[in-house]
Amino acid sequence: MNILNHNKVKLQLAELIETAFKSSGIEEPLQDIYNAIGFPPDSNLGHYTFPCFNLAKKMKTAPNKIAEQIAKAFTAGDILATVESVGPYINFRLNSGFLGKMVCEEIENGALFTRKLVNEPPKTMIEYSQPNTHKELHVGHMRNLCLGDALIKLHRYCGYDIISATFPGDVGTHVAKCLWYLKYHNMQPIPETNKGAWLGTMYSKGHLLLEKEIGTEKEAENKKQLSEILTHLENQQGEFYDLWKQTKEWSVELMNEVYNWAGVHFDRWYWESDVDVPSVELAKQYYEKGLFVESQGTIGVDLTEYNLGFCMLLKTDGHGLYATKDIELARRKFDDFKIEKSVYVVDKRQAHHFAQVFKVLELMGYENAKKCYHLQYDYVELPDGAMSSRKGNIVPIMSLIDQMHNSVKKDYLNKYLGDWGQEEIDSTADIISKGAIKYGMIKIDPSRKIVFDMKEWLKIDGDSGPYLQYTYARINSLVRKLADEVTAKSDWSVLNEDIEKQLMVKLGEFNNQVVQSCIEYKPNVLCTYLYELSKLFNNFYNVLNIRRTEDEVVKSSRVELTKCVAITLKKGLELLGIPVPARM
RNA sequence: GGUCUCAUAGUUCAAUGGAUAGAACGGAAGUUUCCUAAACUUUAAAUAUAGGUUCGAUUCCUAUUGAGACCA
Repeated sequence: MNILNHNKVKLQLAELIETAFKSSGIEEPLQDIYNAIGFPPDSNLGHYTFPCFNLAKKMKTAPNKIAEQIAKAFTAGDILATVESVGPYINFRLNSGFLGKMVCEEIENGALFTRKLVNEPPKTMIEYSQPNTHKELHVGHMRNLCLGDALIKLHRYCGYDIISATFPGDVGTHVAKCLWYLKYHNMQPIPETNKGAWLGTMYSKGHLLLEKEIGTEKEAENKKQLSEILTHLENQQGEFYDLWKQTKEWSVELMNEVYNWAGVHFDRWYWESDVDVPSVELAKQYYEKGLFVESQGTIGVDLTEYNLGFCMLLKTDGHGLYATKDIELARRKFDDFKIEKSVYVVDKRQAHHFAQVFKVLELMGYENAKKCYHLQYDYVELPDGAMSSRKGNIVPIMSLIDQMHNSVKKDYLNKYLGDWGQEEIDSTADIISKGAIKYGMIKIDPSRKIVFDMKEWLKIDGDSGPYLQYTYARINSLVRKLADEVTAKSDWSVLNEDIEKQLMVKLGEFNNQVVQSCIEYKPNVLCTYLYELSKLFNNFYNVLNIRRTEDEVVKSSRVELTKCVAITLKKGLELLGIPVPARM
């Protein structure tokens, strides 16, 4: 897999530079030139820049000398407006006619968004969203969901054949604790709605009560009851197995509610209960083969020579662990879909776990082990520390969604009451909530933690999803209003204000940013780009009054440029899973 | 104890080894007879410390300090 030279503006510029070099007797590969082209720190210096440091090394000449000399070899023409050397840099300004043709036209006819960006992308599975049933979903799960969904969309845009998968945890001690409390201690009636969230509180209460009763005379009884529950679940029969099946559905309803809100879809649901028993069987087989060894009554693999410690796979009671299940699951993923790469979007606390799992797979002789990749993102915590369902200090996902929805209506949309229908107010609040929450989750580099503060989240200004949505909505209204006023045929070459050219250059960078977001697994890169694009547009909108533009051709062309910004914003937000409102 | 990650304005975040370290919020000062003020403009304010590699380091390496995570 490699990135193609898909940026036509840069490619043509690179060709011009190559020609200029040749005329000065310098042979430099086109690819190196293309890769070296960058942006000046200040747009006053130019649109693109070529630094001469590498060349200086080869030619053993000072870089500013080279820049000065080469700059003279260019002549202004259809493409280039000016070429200047500033110190060791050659700075280029491009003509708007060229930019319009290469960028804006392709945005309007859609060609820019269907270009081939990477060569032979591997068929990839991305696993994300691994919530536990019987616990409540919280804002930490939201980060995983938004990140994973954006990665799926970015990869598909870049031409990858992608399979999205989820791996919910529907077995284990947390389920037993939940059912235990539900059966033996709960006094509340089962609610009619929101059963999933309610079930989560049963788990928290169960866990806390069990902790509290450790060391008391009740401890032995509790252990006995929990053990009975686990036996029912394991044998797939009995009172608690039936209760498990019933309650699991409540959790799945909650998951689906969240997934519907987020607009995500999984091609494949892998349940932990599906791989539980087979994973134990697999471990036993490899124990018999001699690869897995016994240690203090447990069975596992000694990975100390790889600095990974001992990877336990079967406990003394013969039960498997997370690693056991992940080994079986990894195998299934490749078998089920013939994928060439397997990505796990899981928080970085699991780094050691996955390092062990991938190493064990490798030692098992599994070729595909090296095609597995753990995308480690940092988790979401509260201002006063980590969030955990065990402690019961979580911020539930639905609580964030509801509060955001109400806050958006109260602060911004209620002013339209009477003017807009209630339905549009609600649907717009929904769209803006998605913008605020998803953008907020994605705009931070995945490797950095997010400290979640509800008050801060509800303040939606500055670098935020709604800022981008507002920019889009305003363009939409503007274009609608000007539809009848614009009569002249547009012509890109009349757009000679610097801010207009800057916008065109920025638009032309769209695919570069998307590809970078995709291959580095950093959708925040695209967030930053879209934010910068919006800022640039708002500046343009403020400085040049489009409606009052006297020259009809310029006016018409400005409207077209404006449309290009809207199309690009919409497309970019779509890749982040964020919808746009018609007005707001 | 071992392994790993992180450290940038008051706060939250940016910055393919490259030009004068960018934003947002908060602070100060402005812009609505004008296309949506959820906007725009101006302004003060930062690379933890000490070395090293390099023509050039926020970025790479080493040590120190501080924060966090994982493993037993």
